[in-house]
Amino acid sequence: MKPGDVRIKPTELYSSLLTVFGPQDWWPARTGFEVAVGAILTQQTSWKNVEKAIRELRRKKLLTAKKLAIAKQPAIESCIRPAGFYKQKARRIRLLAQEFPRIRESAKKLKLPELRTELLELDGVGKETADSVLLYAFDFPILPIDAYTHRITQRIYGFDGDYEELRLFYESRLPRDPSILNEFHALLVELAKRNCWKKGPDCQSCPVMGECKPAGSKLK
DNA sequence: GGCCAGGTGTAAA
DNA sequence: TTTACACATGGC
Repeated sequence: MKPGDVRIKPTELYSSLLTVFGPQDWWPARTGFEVAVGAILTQQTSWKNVEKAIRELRRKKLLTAKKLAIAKQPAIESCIRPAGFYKQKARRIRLLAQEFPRIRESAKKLKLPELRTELLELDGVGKETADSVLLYAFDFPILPIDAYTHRITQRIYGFDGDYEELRLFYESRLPRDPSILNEFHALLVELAKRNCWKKGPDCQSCPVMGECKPAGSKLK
């Protein structure tokens, strides 16, 4: 099966998931800056542990770009320890906080590709993180591709590709509408969390089980 | 006790 | 261009 050889269309997948799961109301953050911090924290880390880190940053009144930009490294580290890689992430969050005012201004002036380039220049901001910030903090029409999306794509469409291949595959088949892409990504995560690639072929809860390949396909 | 989680940067093959 | 590895805690 090739990328063009689609079983259920992404638009139909979107509709089914929205019907079954309902709106996911993402990203769980209060400000654009919090989106960016969460995006760093969630790298290779479960959202449960990110929540603990966010809560602690908030409790210590550190969860603003202004405060984090001048906070002591150990103060940040002690808050975010549950999210893992805490020394690395503390340094990167501090740098992010220092750059965020400039990024916010760029978001008003620049077009998507240019702003994306700026984000990618930040330490610790790779494609997924950059695209999450673009979509969930600044409302640009772009779809972040995470590990879940790779697995679901493998499962439903029977193929996997690199980051840009998957992003273009979905973006070219969905409306160029940030609210749709926002919801779509969130719904994929919800599906992935409940999904059955771990449970085997008997999974009854997955709304698109009939579209899935049998378990055991090579995952990327 | 082992494996993995909404990745990224660096260095070597 | 691809692959390997470090980074680290917490849940199951």
